[in-house]
Amino acid sequence: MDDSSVVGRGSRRVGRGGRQRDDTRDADILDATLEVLAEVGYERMTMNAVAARAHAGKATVYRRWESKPQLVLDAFRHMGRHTAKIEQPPDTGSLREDLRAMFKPDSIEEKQRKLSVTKGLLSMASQDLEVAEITNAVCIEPWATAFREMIDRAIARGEMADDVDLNMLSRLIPSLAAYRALVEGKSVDRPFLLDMVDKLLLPAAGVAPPASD
Amino acid sequence: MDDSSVVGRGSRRVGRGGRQRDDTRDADILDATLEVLAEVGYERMTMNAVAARAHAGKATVYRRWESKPQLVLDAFRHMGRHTAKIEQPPDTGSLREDLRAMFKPDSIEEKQRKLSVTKGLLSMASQDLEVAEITNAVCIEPWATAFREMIDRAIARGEMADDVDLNMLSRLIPSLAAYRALVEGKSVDRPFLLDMVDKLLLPAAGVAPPASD
Amino acid sequence: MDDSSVVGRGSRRVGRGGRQRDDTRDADILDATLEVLAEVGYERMTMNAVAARAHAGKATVYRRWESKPQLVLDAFRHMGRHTAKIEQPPDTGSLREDLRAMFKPDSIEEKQRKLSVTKGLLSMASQDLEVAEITNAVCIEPWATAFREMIDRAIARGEMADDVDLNMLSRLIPSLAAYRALVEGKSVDRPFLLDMVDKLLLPAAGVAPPASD
Amino acid sequence: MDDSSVVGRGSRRVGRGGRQRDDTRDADILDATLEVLAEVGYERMTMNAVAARAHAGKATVYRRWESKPQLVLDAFRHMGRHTAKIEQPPDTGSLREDLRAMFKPDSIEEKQRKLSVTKGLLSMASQDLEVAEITNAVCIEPWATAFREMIDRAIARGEMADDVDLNMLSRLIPSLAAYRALVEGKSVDRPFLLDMVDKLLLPAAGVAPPASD
DNA sequence: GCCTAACCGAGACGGTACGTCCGGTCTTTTT
DNA sequence: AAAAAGACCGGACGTACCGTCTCGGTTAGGC
Repeated sequence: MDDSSVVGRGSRRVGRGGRQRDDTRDADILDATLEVLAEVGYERMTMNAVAARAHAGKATVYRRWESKPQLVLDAFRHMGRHTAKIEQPPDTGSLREDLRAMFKPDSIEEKQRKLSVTKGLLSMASQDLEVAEITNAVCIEPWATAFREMIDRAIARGEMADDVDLNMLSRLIPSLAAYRALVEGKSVDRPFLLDMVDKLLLPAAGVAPPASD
Repeated sequence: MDDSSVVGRGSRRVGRGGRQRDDTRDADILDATLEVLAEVGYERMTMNAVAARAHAGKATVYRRWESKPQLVLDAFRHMGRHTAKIEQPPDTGSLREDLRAMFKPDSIEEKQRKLSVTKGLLSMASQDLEVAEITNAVCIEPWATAFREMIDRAIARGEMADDVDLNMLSRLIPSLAAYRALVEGKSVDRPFLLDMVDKLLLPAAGVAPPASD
Repeated sequence: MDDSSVVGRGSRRVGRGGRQRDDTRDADILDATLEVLAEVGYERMTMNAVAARAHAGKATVYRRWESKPQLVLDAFRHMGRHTAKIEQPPDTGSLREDLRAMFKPDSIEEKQRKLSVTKGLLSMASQDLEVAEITNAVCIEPWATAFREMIDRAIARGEMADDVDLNMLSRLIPSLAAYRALVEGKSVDRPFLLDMVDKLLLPAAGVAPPASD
Repeated sequence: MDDSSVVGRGSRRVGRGGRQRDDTRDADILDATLEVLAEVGYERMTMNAVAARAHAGKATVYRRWESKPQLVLDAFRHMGRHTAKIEQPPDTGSLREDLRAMFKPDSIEEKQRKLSVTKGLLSMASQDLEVAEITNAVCIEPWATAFREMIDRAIARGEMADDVDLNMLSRLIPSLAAYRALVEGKSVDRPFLLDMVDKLLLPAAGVAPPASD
């Protein structure tokens, strides 16, 4: 996700004169947004509170973001930048073990935190197509990318056939996890994830499950 | 879903005198709510607009629902009452044909309409546990129930093993469809649905796909 | 000045239904305006402060007045309604004694209070033609009217010629008093007023001053 | 009016090094102030607009004047420097002719321009004693001084008695003219001015009007 | 001729008031 | 007493302005 896809951001001036926009204010404001958002939720979050928390004037906020939803959107994207890059899918030599390694307790914890953010994302602007892209890019696609890589390796090893639908397969677990967390309101814990691996993903991939679990 | 579980509804008067509450206004207001909701989304939907659309006064609305979220909630529940009961899963003697029959074009069209409303629901579901339940009950469970019944019949016919996770299997397609529609923003069309059947559901269920498609 | 000449007032609704506008709020808001105005001046008076002082919402204020200047304008007019009608020019049988009777200490005190209001009036919108009319109607014209009546009686008594310019003569003292108060910043006290009578008004009217003062 | 009495002016630097302040910018900024002031009035005049009109930066303005009111104040004073010295009261040998000579059409035109600015001044004068002094010095006293000189000469010629109140008499016409222009909103034209001469000033001065006009 | 410091235009900055809009309550008239 | 209509209070939104500060660039001295 490069900056060219960023939406809702006020564009920089083109003229040369004048004081330069202080880019460090961006992060301050986005952090303040996330703080206030976490404390009172989207509806009760006010732009005044965000500006005050960031020791900024409202004009400084509105010079960079056109509206409240766009600020919040960018705040989520900002959080994504912190956490999106740490995924390094494990490579154990077996698809099943790769998957199980991905669902080690500490790793799950972080994913759950990200999912709780997704709730905030969805709460603001389902009407807005943009929010869907952000949700996807920040919260779902990193998972899918990791799964895709593990499946690719499994195919290369001859562990499974190569005629599978990679897009569908790699999004299987993220989709079911999102459904469980957001709609069913249940937690996405390790047993659930491992169940999906053995009962859905591996069968659909044509990989025989181990004799005994 | 009986009325005793309804939340946010103002209770009827106990006294005997005076004009009786006109119960036909409920449906008008709920319909108006759904209309406005579909047009502008939850955030930009105003109670004034709903009341005006229903040719009702705001007091009439607030006499029946305590707040905006509760009105919207009940509107979704109202929609569910219209559409939740019409699913009669087809019975063709084969799981694959049952599923393909379910995804006939006219049936899909109606499901997509429902999905567009689900977007509005989801924007609230993430904040409110109860809304999540409603979303599930209205938009997802009817599908899941139909799938469950078809899978049950397939098991009874000996078409597939009985050691599958029914909960997981029956929610596979609704979850992926919701993900595709809400997060990816793509349409849930017939090819996609049939792909899910052949590439995910049937393999995961242990049913061999047909030799040729 | 009847209400038809009132400017800047939001007009009443025409439809029949709905809650009636509470006319008692007008006076509350205007009184609050005058209070805040007296405490901090026009520039530092805020609409929020006025609304809070009147225990009103901002919408209630803006439903009745379009803007801050128009509210302040009407507040001055409101004050005028309280004080404009008490002028009953004295009738002693002599123009000079009439004038001296008008400038009894207690009467002067009230006029000075009104002049201090005129300062506020002028401070807001000299650009606005409307404010000039209000200033004139509330603060100046009542004097001029009284003088005009006294001069009329003097002419009727044969005390002076009838070929004078009444408009000019009746505004002589108000003009000089306003100049002294607003531009010179000096107080309009009894000696100054009596000086104007004997040294300007009576000579210009062609009435001989008394032999000794 | 020397510079020592100037208020609100930022003082020059004391250090020796560095670029010298460009004094020609002062006049540009003051002229721009007067232009904007004349177009939109004090309230709607913005410092940005003034700076832009003068092709100056806001810092350049604020380096020289502490605040908006002080800039406007100095702008009026600036205008006074242009026009205050050109009054050379005519000397015809008769008070009446002196006065009529003063009100030649071209002279009146310039006075009316000054009056239109006086409106802006008055809107501040009422709040600030110092502005009142400036208003007086710039807009009123030049007239009064000229009248005083003409009356002095008339007394010296024996044309009128010497027991008049010079202060009052010399400010008679400026006061009434200001009242007419600012409060009544009428134009101060030649007939009005000549009327004041014949019907107020000359009678009050004890000078007999000419037999026929 | 070069260095330094203050100047310049331009405009971002913090703060605050403006006028609009909305949620939820209350009042008036009509049914 | 419920209905439609809409005024009411409170408060958030997004805009505009004031006075300050910062930016890159220019223009005086002093060496």
